[in-house]
Amino acid sequence: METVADNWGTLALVALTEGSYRFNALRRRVDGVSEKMLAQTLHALERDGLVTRDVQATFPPRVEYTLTAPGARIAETLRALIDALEAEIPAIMTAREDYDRRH
Amino acid sequence: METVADNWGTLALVALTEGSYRFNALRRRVDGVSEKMLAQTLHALERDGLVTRDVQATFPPRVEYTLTAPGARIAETLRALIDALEAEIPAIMTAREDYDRRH
DNA sequence: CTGTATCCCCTTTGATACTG
DNA sequence: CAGTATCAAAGGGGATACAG
Repeated sequence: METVADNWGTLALVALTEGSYRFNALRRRVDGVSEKMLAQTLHALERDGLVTRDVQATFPPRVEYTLTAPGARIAETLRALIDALEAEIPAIMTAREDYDRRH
Repeated sequence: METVADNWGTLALVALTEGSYRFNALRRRVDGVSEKMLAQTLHALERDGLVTRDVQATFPPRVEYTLTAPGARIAETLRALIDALEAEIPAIMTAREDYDRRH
């Protein structure tokens, strides 16, 4: 549960709602993630059955990451959460300004 | 955004959907949170306008924490996420067992 | 009761270098 | 391209003690 909800797990799942990605393409898409953290995150998601890893034994190697059905369902609710948070951003920003002015 | 979505922030918001809580009651409700982290979390949520802090100048002091409207909206989507995750737990557990058996 | 302040560990993460 | 290995740094988070 913690692995899904962490920063990189969320971003990777949401990015994969757009379709399959190869490792480095996904890394470019998930801005700021290091190789290590993306590899670690994808392993955890694969272990939980939320992402599949399709290796093509070519040279250079191609590895495609794709959401499974459970992964897609979770990614969708993550997106709903992100949308809800973004909708509140203006309110949060003004609340912060008020708070900071008073403290 | 990070403060809402972190572990203790999520648990505090969801707990407060049940109604107002005083500090130590909330601390007992959010199992495992330390004084320090709960205070820190509540400050962040108050600053973002998601929680209000009502101080009663009695002795001993009473402080009630209550969700604001934006806080309630976000808490609801967090609950939706938690429910969606819980619905996938059986699938995740069997996926893990399969994965671990193969690796 | 409702917190704040301090200390400190230890996990997470980023950088870097290397392999198949 | 797709990673793994190693190391160092930073910060989260718990325990404890104290204050209003």
